[in-house]
Formats: sequence, C-alpha cells, structure tokens
Amino acid sequence: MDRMSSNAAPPAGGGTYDPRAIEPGIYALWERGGYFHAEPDTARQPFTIVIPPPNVTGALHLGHALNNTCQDILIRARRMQGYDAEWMPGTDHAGIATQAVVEKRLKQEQKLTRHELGREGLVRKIWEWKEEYNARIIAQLRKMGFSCDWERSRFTLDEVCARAVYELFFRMFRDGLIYRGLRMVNWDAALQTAVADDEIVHETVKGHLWHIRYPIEQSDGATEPRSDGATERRSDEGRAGVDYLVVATTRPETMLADTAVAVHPDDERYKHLIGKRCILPLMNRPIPIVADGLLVNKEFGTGCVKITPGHDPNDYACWQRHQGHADEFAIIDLLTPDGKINENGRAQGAGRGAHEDATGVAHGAGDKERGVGRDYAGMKKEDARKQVVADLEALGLLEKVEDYVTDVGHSDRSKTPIEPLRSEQWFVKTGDLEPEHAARVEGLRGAPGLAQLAIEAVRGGEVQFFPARYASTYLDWLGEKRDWCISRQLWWGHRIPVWRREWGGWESESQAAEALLRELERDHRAEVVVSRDQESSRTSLELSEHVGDVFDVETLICIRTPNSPLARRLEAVGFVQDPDVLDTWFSSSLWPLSTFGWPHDLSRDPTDPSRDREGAVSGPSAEAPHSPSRDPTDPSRDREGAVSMPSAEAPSAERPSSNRAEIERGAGGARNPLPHGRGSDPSRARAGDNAPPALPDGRGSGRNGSGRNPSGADSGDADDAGSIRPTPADFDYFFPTDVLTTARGIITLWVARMVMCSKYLTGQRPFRHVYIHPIIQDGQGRTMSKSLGNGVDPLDLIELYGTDALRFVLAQMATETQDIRMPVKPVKLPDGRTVNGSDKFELGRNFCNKLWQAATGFVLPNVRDVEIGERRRDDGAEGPRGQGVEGPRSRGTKGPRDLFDRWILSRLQRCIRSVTDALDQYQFQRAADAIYAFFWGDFCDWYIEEAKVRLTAGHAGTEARRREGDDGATKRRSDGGSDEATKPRSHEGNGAAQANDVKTVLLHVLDSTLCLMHPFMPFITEALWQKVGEAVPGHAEWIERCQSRDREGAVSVRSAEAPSAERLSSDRAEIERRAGGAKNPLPYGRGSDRPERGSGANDGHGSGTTRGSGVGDRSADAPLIVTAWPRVRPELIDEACEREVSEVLQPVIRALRDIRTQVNTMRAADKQPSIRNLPHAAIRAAGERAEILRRNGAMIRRLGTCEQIEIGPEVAKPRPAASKVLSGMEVYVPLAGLADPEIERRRLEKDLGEVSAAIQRVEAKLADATFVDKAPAAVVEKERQRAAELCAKLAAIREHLGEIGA
RNA sequence: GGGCGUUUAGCUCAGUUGGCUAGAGCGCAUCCUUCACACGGAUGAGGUCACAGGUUCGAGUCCUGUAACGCCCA
Repeated sequence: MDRMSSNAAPPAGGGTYDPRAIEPGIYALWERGGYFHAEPDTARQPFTIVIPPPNVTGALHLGHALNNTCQDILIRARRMQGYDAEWMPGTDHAGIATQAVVEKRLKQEQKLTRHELGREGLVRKIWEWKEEYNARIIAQLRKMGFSCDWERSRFTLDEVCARAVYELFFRMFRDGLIYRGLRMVNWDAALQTAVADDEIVHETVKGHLWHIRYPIEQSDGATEPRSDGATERRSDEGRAGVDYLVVATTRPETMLADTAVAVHPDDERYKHLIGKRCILPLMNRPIPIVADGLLVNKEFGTGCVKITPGHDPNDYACWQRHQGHADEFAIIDLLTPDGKINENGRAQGAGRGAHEDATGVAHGAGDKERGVGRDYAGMKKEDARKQVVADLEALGLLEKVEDYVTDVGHSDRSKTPIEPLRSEQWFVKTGDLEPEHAARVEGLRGAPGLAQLAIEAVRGGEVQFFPARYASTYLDWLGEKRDWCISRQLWWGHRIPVWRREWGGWESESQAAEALLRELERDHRAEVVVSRDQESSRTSLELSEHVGDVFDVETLICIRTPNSPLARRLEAVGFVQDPDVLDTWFSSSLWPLSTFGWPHDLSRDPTDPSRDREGAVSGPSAEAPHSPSRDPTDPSRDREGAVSMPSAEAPSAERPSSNRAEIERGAGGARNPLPHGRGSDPSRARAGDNAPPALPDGRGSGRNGSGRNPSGADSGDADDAGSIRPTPADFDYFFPTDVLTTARGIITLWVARMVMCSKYLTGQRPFRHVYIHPIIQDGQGRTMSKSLGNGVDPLDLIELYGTDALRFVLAQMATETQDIRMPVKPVKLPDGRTVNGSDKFELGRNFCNKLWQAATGFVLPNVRDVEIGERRRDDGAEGPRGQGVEGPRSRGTKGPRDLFDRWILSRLQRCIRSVTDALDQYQFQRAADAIYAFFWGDFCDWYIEEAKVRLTAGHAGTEARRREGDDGATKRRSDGGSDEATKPRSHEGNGAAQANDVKTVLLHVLDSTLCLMHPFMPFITEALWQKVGEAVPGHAEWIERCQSRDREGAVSVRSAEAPSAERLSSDRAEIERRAGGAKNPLPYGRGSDRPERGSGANDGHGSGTTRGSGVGDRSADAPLIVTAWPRVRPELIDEACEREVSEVLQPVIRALRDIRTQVNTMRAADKQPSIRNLPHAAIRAAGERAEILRRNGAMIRRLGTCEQIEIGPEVAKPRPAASKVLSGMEVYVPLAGLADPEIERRRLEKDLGEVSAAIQRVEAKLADATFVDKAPAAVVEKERQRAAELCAKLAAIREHLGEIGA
C-alpha cells in the first residue's frame, strides 16, 4: 500500500512534506495522552463547545469540515491558553432523514415497505444503519484531526439524552406549554408523516393553470348546470360574474374540498355576490362567496379564489378568519394519509345508482360518465386530477387551461410533492401565555412565553452572535412566536411519552382505569400529568385541575420516565401510547444540556412538586414496560452485546486509520470508534451489560440499569457503550457552554430552540456566543449537492492535499461574509479515481511544505548545536524554548541584539497579538492570514535569509556583527576567502556567540509559530514540535524548572463566584496584564497551576487514572497540543527597528533585485547569459539611513545579490547606470559591460510620470485650504512629508535622466 | 412581498471606528535548479473598488437610490 511506502519519515531537508506519513501517528499520540478529555478542574476555567451533532444519515461534507475546523481551532487554542477545554462530540438521529434512507434501502433490497416490516423490525434496521454510519462519521472527524472528547460522545437517542427529552416534555406538558391539535401541516404522502418547513425544497415545476366555472346559485335556488336541461345549455352561454364565477387553480382536484369562493371586498365586479352562494361543480354543493382582502388580489387572475381550507395553508388562514362570521364556511379534509382521495371525494348521491340524489338530480349512466356525482374516493391524487379535469370539461365548466410555471414544495426526503393537510399534531406553545398562566410557570421566570424568554436572552446580551447581524435573523423569527409542531408520524425517534384512553361504556376495565387514575393523582403526581385534552389549544394546565371528575372524554397521561412500570399498568387498563415520535429538533434543542447529563437530579427542578420523591424517578428504569415485546430474547437486546463488546478491546489509537477504505467502512476502531473502551476505566463504565434485572417493583437497578427499550427508537442507548456517563459535577462545571458554531440556516430551527429550552429548564443560557460560519458554494455560487455533482468530499481533499492544508484553507476562507465560492475541478487521485478537488487548497499544501522545509531543512539543522547552557532568569535570559530570547551569553546587559533579531521578534509579537485577537473575535481568516504572512513573508523570506548571512559569518569569522566599518564604504567580497573575512572582529569568540544568538532566535520563532499554527494545522506542527524536541536535547529539565518557578504566573483560577458574563475577555485582560510584566513569562509546557487529575475531591469519579495526565508527564517534552499559547511581550515590539527594516533595508534590497532583473532582461534580449550577482552598486544615503545601511552591508550584498556596495551621501554615480530612486536613497548600478543602457531611459521616464502624477495629487491636496484647515494635523504633516519626498525623488530622477542622455 | 448578504486585478477573496500611494493567493509575463524549499526564489504587468446621487477637507469605507446575483422568511 502506498501508506507503507510513505511511512518512513522523509529525510530532513529533502523531499516534500508528506502528510500521510505523519498524521496517523500524531493522532495516536494525542489519544494516548488523553489530551482531548476534560474533567472538571476547579483550579481552572472551563471552555466548552458542543458539536452540532452531524446526522447519521450519510457522510460528512465540506460544510461539516469547515464548521468543525472552526471548533477545533477554538478548542485547541483555548486548551493551549490553559483552559480546561471540553469539546463534546456526538451525532444526531435525524428522525425523518434516517428513516427515509433506511426505508428506501429496504424497498430496494427487500421490496418491503415499513408497514410490511413492522415498527420493531424497521427500528432495528435503522439502528444497524446508525451503528454503521455513526462509526463512519466519527472516523471522518478523527481523520480531520478534531480533538473531541470522544469519551463523552453522545447520540441524541441514547439513554442519557432520552432522559432529558422526556423531562423536557414532561415539564412542558405539566406547565401547559404542550398541546394537541388539528393543524395544517406539510404532509409527505410517501413517507406518511408531517415534515418541517425546512425539510421542504421548492422546485420550479411546469404545470397548468386550470380555469373553472363555478355557477352562481340563483336567487330562486336554481343554478345553471344542475337545473333540468342545464347540461344541454352550454355554460359559455352564461355571463361571468352573473351566472358563474371563474376560479383558477394549479391543483384542480382540490376543488372537491372547496368550501367557499373568496373575492376582494372592494371588487366592484363581485361586491354584490358577497354573501351569496355558488354551486361547487361535480360535488353539487352550495358554498358561500366570502370577502377576503388578504387572500384575494383583485388584479390577479379573475379576482375570484377558490378556498380549500383543508388543503391549502392560505385558504386555511382564510377559513380561520371567517370563523364565526360565515356559518356555512366549512372545512373538509379530502386526502388520506397515503395521498388518496378519501370518502369526502364522493359526490352526494354517488354510488346510489340511477336514483335521485339529495339535490334532486337524476343520475343515469350517462351522467355518471360525465362525472356528475362521480365517486372519486380511493383514487390517487394524480388520477383524481385527471378525472376531475375530464369531468369538468365534459360539463363545459372548464373555461381554459394555461401553461403555468410554479414553485411546488417537495419533501426533501421522499422527493414527492408536499400535500398541505390537517392532522392531529402536538405543539409547543411559544407565544405569550395568559398572564396568570405565565405566572404559574416558573421556568418562564417572568417572561410571558417561551419565545419571549429566548428573545430576551439575545436582546439582553446574554447570548451574542458573531457576526452580530445574525441576531436579527434570530429575533425576527422568534418574534413571530409561532407554535412549534413537535410530533412526527415516524418510528425513529423519541416516542411521545403520552398514553391516552377514550372513555365509553362500562367495561370493567374502565373501572380499573378510573381507580388507577385516582391512584396516580394521589401517589404519583411527580411522575405523571393527567389531562383531558381536546382538539383545542387548551393544555394540560387548564384541564388537569380536577383530575378524575369526569371521564367522558379522552384522557391523556404524560409519564415523566416513560419506561417506568406505570406505563405497563396504564396499558393494562386500556391506555395506549401515542404512536408518534418527537421532532428531532426537540431532542437537539437539549443538546448542550443533555450531553452533560441534565437532569442529573430531578429535585433541582424548583417547580417540581416531587422534590422529595426523587428516588422514584431519578434514574432511567431498567424496565422496558410499554412495549409489547418484553421478551428477553427480543433481538433488539442483542444489539447491546454486539455494540458494546468490541469497544472494550478497540482503542483505535493503536490502530489509527489512515486508510480511506477503512474509514468508509466506518473503521478507526472496529464497530466502536471511541478511543477509550470501558475497560480503560471501570469506574466510569456504564454497568450495563450485566446489570441486575429490574426489580419487581419496577424501580430498576438505578442509574446503571440496562434500560434498553426493546422498541429501540424510544430510548436506545447503544452509544453509551463506549461513553462515560456525565455526572452532576460535569454539568455544573461545563455548562453553560462557551460558543456554538453553526451555519446560518439553522439559527431558527436549532439555536433559537436551544436558547428557549435552556432558559426554560435551567434559567441559564446554553452558550455565550454563537459563531455563524459562511456557506461554501461552488464556483458558480450554487450550493454544493450530490445531485449537481459539485460537492467536494473532505476525505478526497485530505488525500490530495493533506489534512492540515484542508484545515488551513478552510479557516482562511472563513470570513464574515455569508457565502464563499469554491471553484471545483476534477482531479485524479493516486489510486486512479477522479474526484472533485479545488485549486484553493494548493495554498494550504504549499504552506505546509514551506513550513516543513523551513523547519526540517533550515532551522533544525542549524540549531542542533545551540547552546542552552546555564541561564539566569534574573538576567532576562531564558532557554530557547522559553519566551525569553536573550542569548545564553548575552552581552551582560539587555543591550541591543542584532537588528534583524529585534525585528523578527517584534514582528512575532504583532503576529501573536493578531492571531490571538482574531481568534477571540472568531475571525479565522484574519488569524490564518496573520500566520501565513508572518511565517512566509517575514520569517522565511527575510529573517532566515538574513540569518544565513550571520550563520555563515559565524563559522568563518564574524562578519556579521559590526561587520562594516564606518568609513562610509564597503568593498568586500561577499563570500569568504578574503583576508578581511577571516580577520577576527572586536574580540575572540564573539562570532560564535552571535551565531548562537541567531540560533536561539530561529528556534524561538519557530517554536512560537508552531504554537500559533497548531490550532489550524495540528498534525504538521505537532510533528515538527517533536522534532524540535529531539534536535534540542536538554530542554525538558529547563521547562520543568520554569514551570515550578512560574506558578504564580499561570492562567487565572476559576473564581468561586458565578462566572461573569464576560469571563473570557476579562481573562484575556488578565493574561495580558501578567504578560505585560514580562518578568515571568509563562513557560512552555502545560500550566503548572493545574492539579493532577483525580487528586481533587471534586470530581467524584474515583482516583486518577493514567490517561489524561497531560502535564504530569514531564519526563519528555510535552506535546504541542498542551503547550502554552504564546503571550505578547509588548516590550519586544520595536517600531524603530521595524521601520529601519521596512523603510531602509528592504527597499534598497528590492531595488537591487529589481535592477538585477532588469539587467538580466536586457541581457536576455541580447541573447547574453544572465548574471547571478551585480558586480557593484552605489547607494546614496545620508545620516541615519547611511548608518543602517553600513551596519548591514553584508546582508544587503547577499540578499541584494550584489558583490560590492558603496554607501554614502556623495558616493560617485557610475555612468552609465541603472538607477532606482527611493525615499531618501538612490541606488545606482553601473551598466558598463552589463547591458545596453538605453532601456534605462524608458524606465526612468515611466517613473517620472508616476512621481509627477503623485506630486500633483499631493500638492493639490495641500493647496486646498480647507484640507489644511480641517484635516487632523498629523494627516496634513504626513502629506507635507510625502510631497517633499516626492519632489526630491523627482529631482533625482530628472538628474539621472539628463545624465543618461549625455 | 419582507429581511439579510454580495458586487474590489483574469479567478477566489482581504481591506476593523472614513486619511489608500487599494492588498493577498492562484493565474499571467520575464529570469533563476543558488547552498531548506520548483508544493521554490526574484521581479513585473494587471483595478475609473457594480452604477447614480449625497454627506465630508477627504469615500472602496458612511447615507440614499438603481441594477445584477445569492440566501432566509412569507
């Protein structure tokens, strides 16, 4: 395999960087160290992120890669900054999506429908699917290097999450926030379930607009078509608006359920008809003509609208508006759940043969053929449409048919058209409640309703959006306060924990049921809520006041822990559990809570009357009471073994998956991808497998019960197998979380609901910040999708470019805009497959290679012999891996180091600040760009090149320091060999010391940048960190010593008070404050303020284990992942030094390079070979500039590729010469013997033009009195200086131009 | 229909409270296998910042309007 061949580390300095050679080993290293895992540590502040759980529907796409890259960057940076960083991973059961794919597969492979297979069979199949895909997804996440705390991984359907879901439902039900009612829903007839708005995709469909005549009922009660002989009298004889109305529809079959026709109240054409009736053709039903200014647009079509309140949301709203006003205005349901016409599609009289129907119309066979009185019941919708149209046409009522393009909602899952229909659903009331009601719901904490509660959390700044504008998306949507439909007619999900029973007759069972109800009321008020629910928006709170008074209606019982034995007792007396499951968002709204184990302790619910009864409900029962299959041989129980057993022996850290095929199989740890099987810490393991059976009284075996619900979907917990169970301490410590990262598409669906539920249940926000990342589109701005084939698989990208390259580029694309485009192009993989790639990622690959080459090819070979030696802290001197940068034999005091040392350290401080600040503000691109520019632009292109000069000089002698005299001119060969080059400098050994300075700085800057880069590019940086450790032995002790001394300098301790709203920013200030002192910079290595794990009494998990020891392992270098984040040392920022480089040295060097290129271009034109070095240059400069240039003559010669330079205010100008006039400096290179000087004229003339234009602009500005008057003095002064500089430049150019001509 | 966003070099994008002589990567052109790196180095060309008004001494940046595109909601 290719992996084997690339396994050997590439030789230092040779070959390109090969990510596949290092990535697996690095991930294994992290996992062995347990660095991803966090435990509550009261000495430190937590930093918590919960992953937006990916669906178990399929594979991860690029959006996941981006989203999770952002999260990993944040969590790794915070971890390095000393926070107790917890990234909670997990997956979502994604009710309808998952059920749909499994059903589809079932149909394809076994030709079975779910009904044929049955509920349990299907659920079992979905669990199988889930196991496979869950493992696959987690393997993908690991492949991308994400540092999730896999030990805490959760699944929205697992036992821990289920507990939270039932608790939420119970409290909402109890508080009157949940009701049941008939509502218009989006019906997916193929899947036979309601689907949410977001599960609908609108597709443009070419259809027709049918114009249909509805005869107006005449005052005598007769109507045109149905009166005797009317069928002979063609309708076109009538007059629109008098004899009939014309309505237009795209769905003619819905007319069967029309119950009104609406016109605009101000429409003169129809005003007189309002209140009259027309006769619905085919059904022969009189329906009212109503006025509706909202629904009807006078200008559109005929101005008449047919109203089908049962099957159109707008019509339904119209119907609602007319409730109580138009008694005849009814509502009719026409469709069966599977999309057929129901019995309401039977015309009055249909099926009675050739007899008179109720309207007195005779029906012969001929009439039937023409559709009068036809029975449409049982027809599929499509067939009914054809038939209706045919029948109307036969009656002459079809005025015309137009082609019409319209948007039709399709179910995203089944791809079939959505049918709006009414059905009984469960809703959460989010709007404002009656004040008395709201006052009784303590969870609302004074807010009038759930939506308002969530609105206030954002308005008040408790929850903050980044970018801030997304707050309005959130607020606007919540402001509508629409009720939330939470029921789904599915089998995969949390089943609604309500049992219901209708009362009737006097069966003996009823008496038993009644007795049971009275008992519940008396003894189990904490566990059940009894309600007589009606089709209304009235809720349990209003209805459950006097339980048991009357049993003449349906009774609903909500059970707090639905798998308790109570359920079985209810079933025994005729109660039946609601067949529906809860909306997936209902469970994911709890994700930040449920993953940390809320509710650990039901007695915490301050509104809970049962506080003293917690024993009864504190743990999920081991029972599986309500399902018909209590058989211990139930195959679903086998899952437990199948799933959990492999986990014990499969810490995948040992077998990191690098192989794509393995991942596709969902490998990376056999069936269970979690790194730490339960075997790793028995005290944390779920004592599931061999738990004692449930006690007869159903109390189960406590929290470790093997509570597998045989019906699976309701509260399955297969995922618990590898996961530790969260404790109350975990919740208290890690919740609320710090930031939620997600896409804007689910701000309303998910973010809003999380805030709502979290506030309601705990009074706390679920997170402080919400970061909304952009959406990646293809090159044409289209969203990536499978059907378009423009999607990009992150795993392909990893193979093409490497994980770090992928991550870096993704971070670099994460701007504050909404969308980012990524042109996609086909690329061939090594294995021959052609996949979608993108040029964009080459930047990341190149950057990784640059980093690798610079580190292994230059820095490491050169620093191997760096002398760490003895250092005295009070001297400010520190080891190369410390933040200190003084050389070991610094010149006694803090005297100036070499210019370029100071320069790069100053630039480094700015880089640290930029990256740190950018990450604090979730500006990933800014952070990535800062790193890129610093490392490549400053460090590699300038510092390393300059360092070569001094390192070479250091060995040869000491050309580096004070290398030039102040005689104003240097005439020395750049390469060794001349007598001057070997002549010792001021004193013996200084050269070696200076070389050591360079090495120290090289090492320090590399170290620091590795730290800064690590969150973005974790693999390569960790690998290089290890290599640095090997190359520079002896620093481990050094680190340890620093740690023991710097105890007081470490990151802040978690305060005893409640964490403030801005705990991070204040913490940041604290870090800066301490760093500002800089006497005691934070050492490398994990903060020493960190107590050993398990030593505290706080965690309650038993004593420490070896894993996760992190800092404790000081025998070797700590891995980069737990190395302290660099701190800005403001005293190292040296603006003067930066100016010397950027305004003097770099321009001169660039000028020399430019001239050399020009010379070579001229020579190439003359077919002469190009020259490597310019032989000579004269640089005119005076004063400080000349000083700077003189001090750096060697590097100017080397970087400017010039063999000799002369510096001074009056240096002779060679003739003819190529020239470059800079600010305050002029560079001349003699052209004699090099190239034809004629081309120089053109260059100069062009320069002249540019400078002249610039002067004109500046002088115009300065001539403007208002500018001089009103602009800030500094701005004006700057312009003046510029004008002077430009004028000097112009003069120099003119002078030279004159000389050239001579 | 309402809301949000985008429009800057051939392409993809930066440009933080107005001071810009508008930047980066890729691509392009020329030169260079030179000693960490050709997944490299050096140099260069390339932009009336969508359009029209306005505010201001000064607008890529702020305001208004227009156009095109995208997303969300109805």
